[in-house]
Amino acid sequence: MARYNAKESEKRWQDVWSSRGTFVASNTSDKPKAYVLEMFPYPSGRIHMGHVRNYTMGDVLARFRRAQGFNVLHPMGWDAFGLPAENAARDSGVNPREWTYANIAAMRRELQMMGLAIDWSREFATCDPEYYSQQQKLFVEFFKAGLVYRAEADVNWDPIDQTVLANEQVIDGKGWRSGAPVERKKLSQWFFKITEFSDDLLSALDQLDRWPEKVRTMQKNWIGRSEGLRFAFDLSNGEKLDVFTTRPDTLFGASFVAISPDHPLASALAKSDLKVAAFIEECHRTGTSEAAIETAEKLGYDTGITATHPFDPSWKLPVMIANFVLMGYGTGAIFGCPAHDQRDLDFANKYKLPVLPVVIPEGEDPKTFHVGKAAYVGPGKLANSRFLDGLDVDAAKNAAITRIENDGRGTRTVNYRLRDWLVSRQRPWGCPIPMIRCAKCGYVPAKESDLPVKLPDDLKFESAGNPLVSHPTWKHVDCPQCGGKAERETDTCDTFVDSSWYFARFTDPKSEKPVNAKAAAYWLPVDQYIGGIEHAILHLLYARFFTRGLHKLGYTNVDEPFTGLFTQGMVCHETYKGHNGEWLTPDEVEKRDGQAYLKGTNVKVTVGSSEKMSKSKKNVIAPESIIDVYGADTIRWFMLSDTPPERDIEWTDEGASGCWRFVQRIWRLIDESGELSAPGTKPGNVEGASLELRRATHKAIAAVTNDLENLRFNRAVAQIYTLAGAITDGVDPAAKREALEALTILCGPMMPHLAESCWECLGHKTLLVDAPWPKADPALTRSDSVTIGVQVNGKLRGSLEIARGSDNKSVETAALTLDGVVRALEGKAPKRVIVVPERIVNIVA
RNA sequence: GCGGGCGUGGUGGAACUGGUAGACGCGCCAGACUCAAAAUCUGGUUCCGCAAGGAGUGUCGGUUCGAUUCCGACCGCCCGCACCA
Repeated sequence: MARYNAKESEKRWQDVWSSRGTFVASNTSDKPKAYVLEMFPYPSGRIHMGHVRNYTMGDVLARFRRAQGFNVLHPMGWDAFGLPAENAARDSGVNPREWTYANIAAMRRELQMMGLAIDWSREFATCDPEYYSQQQKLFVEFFKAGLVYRAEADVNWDPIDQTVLANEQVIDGKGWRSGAPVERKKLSQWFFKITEFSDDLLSALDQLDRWPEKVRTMQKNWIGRSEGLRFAFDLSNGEKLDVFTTRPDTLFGASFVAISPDHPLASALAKSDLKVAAFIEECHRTGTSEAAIETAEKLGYDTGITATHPFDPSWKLPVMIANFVLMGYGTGAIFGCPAHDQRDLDFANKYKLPVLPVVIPEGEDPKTFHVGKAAYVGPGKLANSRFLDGLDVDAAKNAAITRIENDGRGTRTVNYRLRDWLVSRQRPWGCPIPMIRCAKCGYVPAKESDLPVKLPDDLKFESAGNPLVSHPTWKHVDCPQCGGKAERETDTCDTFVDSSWYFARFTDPKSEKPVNAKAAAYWLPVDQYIGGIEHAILHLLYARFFTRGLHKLGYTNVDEPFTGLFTQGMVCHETYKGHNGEWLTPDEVEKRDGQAYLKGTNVKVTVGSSEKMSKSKKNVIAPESIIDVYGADTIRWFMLSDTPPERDIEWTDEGASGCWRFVQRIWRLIDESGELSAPGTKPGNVEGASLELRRATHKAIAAVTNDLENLRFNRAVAQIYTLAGAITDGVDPAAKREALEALTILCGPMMPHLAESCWECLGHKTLLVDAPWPKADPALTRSDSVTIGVQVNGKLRGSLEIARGSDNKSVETAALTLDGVVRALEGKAPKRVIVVPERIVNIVA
């Protein structure tokens, strides 16, 4: 008997799979297809436990589908553009390209050590010119299709990363990477017209029934659809002012009109009026963080301009500049109805504006109904509203809109919160935007024959700003249209563009076209996508947009990239602090007698809460260190055990050694299995312990299959433990073989190397990865008899072993004679006996 | 504030459409093997109680023959969004 040598075995099987091309996917097959994808990593240089968890889950599914007879696509690539490479270049003088490819090589090696069933022949990095040149083609095609435009806009500027950011990349007013408060700047930038699909991106969410509800809700809120009315006020200065409202029913309760401090009208007034300029300045100082908004006072400035009420030419409303009106939503201007909107009410109370209720809740008298500090936003009947009087809210909305439309003042509108996606980045390590600016022709796309617009190799990072701008030759080109002197766009694409279509490229990564429509038609959509919840909006929304763009251009026939989405939890670990409050790494700490000490000393260490593994808290465990000691199967098993995959998992040494012990236990079970039948023999009719084992085997097959189908890895693991525990000596050799083979196959997706070794040990000449998934025999997954509980008044008083299909009367009779039942009844006659067949008996006394 | 989720032993967590709460793992305890240790194996492990029995899934209430599961209120924790007109 020999211990299982994970190191040797894992290397050996990885070599076998690789040399046979086991996981190379074919684009033509009679089998049903399964596209399993995990979010591809940024090549930081080392894999972390989060990657291990993510890729293990995807791998289990890919291997499971393969065994089930699917043609599986399970590729891997690298999200390889981005700032860390530039930072490395600036700090250590390395070339960002070389730095990135060295990291990729290191991480590829680590991923391969995990034994992932990946088709490495399809691997690419987004910084490969072969990839980004295709992206440039797409950019030009999107441009020609009207999905890309350049516009001047108020944009978010990250002062640390020295670039603009998309709205989605600003979290609590701060840059998503740098954490620096973003500044507003007016700049001319490139946009993707994601709003072209606002309505579709929203309504299609309902069909994504294999997405987490949470992600769908977040996207719904981000897109933010609201129905209402857009109309124009006539202003006393002769201009018109557009406003958007969802409450046109409350127009007769209006007491002011307010515009955003960033509204063009406010800017225009500021030019000639210092007080307006000072007020706008003051609004900008308040900040946009959530805390600032929470406590911010409503600020207003009366412009002296008045607006004419749309239903009454003699009614004039003051036009105010108000800090709570956002330029980024609707038209940046509103009418204020204090009685029925809390913000308007707070504002009106501060500036002594009238508060006139026009929606009266049921049971209240319009003459006496009063709105104090809380605006009334509920249902009711209209009052004080002339032609709307007596209508309920919805009818009044319609009536008001109809009147406005008939007067030609406005239209019924659906307004979205979603803005177009700003994709220009003032960074050099990204996909160059393939546009050329000519003084005569304006912006002209680079010719397809001139693609790729390659990045120069000699980028200099010493000085601030974008090195593509300061590069001596790179940007100087001739205009593709007139041939005159022109300049390249020096901005690059947001790296989220790179990840918005990579899944489509995987279907044929060598294609001359961005996407091979035939390959995409075969493989897309991705059947199961797995990754972190942090991409709930950003990446997943952009990918949904891009897929619609690809559809529009004829590259695919689907709109949704991912039919199944799973968001896995994070990997956590205890934190440790020394006596000076400094963070300590797990290797600096040892535990004795339930107490933590600084390793090799008696200095006590404070054990803190379990947190997401991070460099800053030093609670990181390097996956490779675990693979070195225990092997890949152990770390994979750990990631799948105990904790449901969507929740955060805590890494513990005890858990890891427990997994390792189980690896050894399985190996011993097989290696020391004693007498077995020859491979391929089926068990005959057996009984007693052998039959029990067969039942346990088939129950496990059924349960594990169902659990893997539903990504309930932790339950599948528990089922496998149960089966392992049920395997005993002294049974029929064929029944035992059946159990051991099932155990091996069921372990296969999760611990593929161990399973392959076991399969070999069981005498098979073929590979386990080529073995089909077993089918549970329904006759064996149910026992002939069941043990049911017997309750008296809902309290358990005994149990009864009955044959399946026993009639209720005999079950009742048997139940009434149980000792515990007789005692509990104390001689009283039962009032009622409820028998739920094969489940429970409850006696009501 | 709005939206979503969660609360079960020492611990991670099981429990199908309401039907014997605590599967399985970790930890712990005891025993076997061993000169000893490691490894392994066997048994035990919700709490109170010697036992019979009692209590028990955040709290309080409801529906039900029966509630971790359904309903209401409350408490606590987590996540997302946030002056969205």
